[in-house]
Amino acid sequence: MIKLILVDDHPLFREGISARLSMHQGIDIISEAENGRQLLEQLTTCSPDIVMMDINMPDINGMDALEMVKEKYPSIKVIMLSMHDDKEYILNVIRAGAEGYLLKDISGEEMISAIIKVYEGSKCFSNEIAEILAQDTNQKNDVLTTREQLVLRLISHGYNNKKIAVELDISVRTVETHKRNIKQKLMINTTSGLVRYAIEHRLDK
Amino acid sequence: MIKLILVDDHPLFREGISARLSMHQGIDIISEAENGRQLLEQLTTCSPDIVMMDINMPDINGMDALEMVKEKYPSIKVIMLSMHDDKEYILNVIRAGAEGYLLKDISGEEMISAIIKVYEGSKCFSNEIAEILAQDTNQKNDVLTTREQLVLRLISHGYNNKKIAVELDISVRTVETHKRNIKQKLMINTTSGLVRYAIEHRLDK
DNA sequence: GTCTATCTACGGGTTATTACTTAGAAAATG
DNA sequence: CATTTTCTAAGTAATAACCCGTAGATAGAC
Repeated sequence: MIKLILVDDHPLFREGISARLSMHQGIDIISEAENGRQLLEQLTTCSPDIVMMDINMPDINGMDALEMVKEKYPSIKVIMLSMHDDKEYILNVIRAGAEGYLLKDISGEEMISAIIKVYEGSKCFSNEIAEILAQDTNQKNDVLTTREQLVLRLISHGYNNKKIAVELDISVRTVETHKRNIKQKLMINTTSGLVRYAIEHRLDK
Repeated sequence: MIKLILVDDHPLFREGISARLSMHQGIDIISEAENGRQLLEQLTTCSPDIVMMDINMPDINGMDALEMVKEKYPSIKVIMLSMHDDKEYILNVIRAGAEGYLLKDISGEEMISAIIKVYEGSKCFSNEIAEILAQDTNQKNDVLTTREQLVLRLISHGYNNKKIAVELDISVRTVETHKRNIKQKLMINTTSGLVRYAIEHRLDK
């Protein structure tokens, strides 16, 4: 029997997943949680084999919860769920050590076989995700250096050059240089365009 | 027997809702669709009492589909579903003539009673929504004039003043004036901030 | 040790944006 | 018909952003 905890802030999703997994005898949902905080509380008294968790949740979100679970309970396998087939997310999830990453619109069979695979020690990522990873790993986003990403984030929050300079404690001229390089790398030539890019590619958080 | 069509691009949501509504004998899900296009096709051969539809969907989204359904089949009641408790959405949905607007995280009982209410001719909006509407209906967004919204949209697409002027065939000085007024009304003082605002409040489409 | 990437920063000049004011024409509202 | 709103536009001056190159310091890779 595979013991599983389900974490999602939407009851509807939890019900939907429950309905699916109940079709399979070998999987037992021993508990449910609405967010990362609840999950961590439950883990003090409860030992699941697998945690299946949404990425987007209030309070403590899925990414943070993933990192905390992996730190405190490295033997618990974690499968992340997401609406978004987004490269940035996926890379972070993989780096954080999740055993699986599934898009929410997969079929029940796929979900069950993923859980079993992960339980048996493999990793499992949605087909779409393999494709996404294959696409442009060395493209666009990775070209931005840490500092550039930081500057871009501040830009996306509506900071002007001077504020960014103050915030990062560097010269306005340096901010200008970073900004110029970012624009060149992303082939975007207005600040507004950068804001849009940052938000769309989730580089603003 | 209330005949209902369920429209959502995520099978999981449809399953979750089905599971809930199956508890009630008086509701019959006669069909499901993944997006607005499929819904419209189905409506040529199928006559539901109520369409229950997600707002965010690929291809033809919920808002557009709502308008089309209301135009072609005004007798069909429509309940919109959304993850977001977003004022802009709600106002648009109400203006477009939907009979209901529910947040996806309501309970099964609430959902059933909403369907029955709507079937009987009332309108039904989530409690949260009434609160949201009560909040600041006369605030922020409604103060932007048509022209200002247009300018804001172009700003959010990365246009600079000159390009906007060319696009709208007005003087750069006029664009400056509009922009200044927008900033004042929204109490935002950078262009980047405007882009963010526009995207977050969905004024960029 | 050399090479490369990254972060830092400036000079000099050009262009864009902003701040503050004012104001006419047209349309909608009363 | 009077009033208000909206869209239009400009003067003037200050400020910010952008474009071009250049370059030192530091850390990591080969």
